[in-house]
Amino acid sequence: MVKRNEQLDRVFGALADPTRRGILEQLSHGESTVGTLAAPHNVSQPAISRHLRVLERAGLIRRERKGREHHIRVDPSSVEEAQDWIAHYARFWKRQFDAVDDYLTKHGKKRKK
Amino acid sequence: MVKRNEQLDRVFGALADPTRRGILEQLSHGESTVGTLAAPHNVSQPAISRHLRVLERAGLIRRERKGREHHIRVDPSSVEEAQDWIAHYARFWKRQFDAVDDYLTKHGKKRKK
DNA sequence: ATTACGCTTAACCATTGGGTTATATATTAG
DNA sequence: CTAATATATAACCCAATGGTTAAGCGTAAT
Repeated sequence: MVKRNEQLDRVFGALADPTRRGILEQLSHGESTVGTLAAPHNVSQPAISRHLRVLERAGLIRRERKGREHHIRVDPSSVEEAQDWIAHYARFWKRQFDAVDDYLTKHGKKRKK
Repeated sequence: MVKRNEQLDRVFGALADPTRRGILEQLSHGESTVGTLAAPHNVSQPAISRHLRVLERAGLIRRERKGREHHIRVDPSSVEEAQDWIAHYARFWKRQFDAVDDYLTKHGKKRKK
């Protein structure tokens, strides 16, 4: 009954870090290289290199070697699964939530805004 | 330029763990108590207790003490921010991705799928 | 009053994660 | 050929994470 889904682990795990989210934001403007991606973050280049590896393992980015530079682009397919997971449950969560909210309203208890 | 958003860190971080996602799935069927939530997972009850604390800090659940039991329900508001973050960038990522895909198609290179 | 129950907290351990600097590898430039 | 550039890997450090067992605390049952 314990549903394992390592892909979700990796995608959500990747998104949990601000530097990595920053990189994904940069990539929304288009393909880029490691050095360019690294510039605005004030961590060392090796650190960025490892963030990229995490993103790559999560399937969030693709890398194409062109000479000595690596051209990085985003791959949105793997994020879809995460998006779907949230969307699926959000439906039930919201229903749940609204029901409680209604109950509190009717019974005049501390209605939350 | 490095955009900090600790709330997103916490929400995505919380979702990155299978046990915690499991708990959220259970809660989609309705409010529950700590013991009931713990049952299907084969980790100790204190472990669940800490997972709940993580979820609570991320704003994903609410807790109401009723005598000696804690009644837990999901709070979907904080997940919305995460959902919005993904949705916002997914728009650009997808455009990005489709452009590359088109390019590859036109130039007859290894078209993916 | 005593015991049982539901849950949290504390103390501990092993693993992972994110950072660093130093070194390695491959490619381009001179 | 040599030097510079782009990036990755190695070795290390420290803090955070996820698990455990043992103890604590408030509430309910007897």
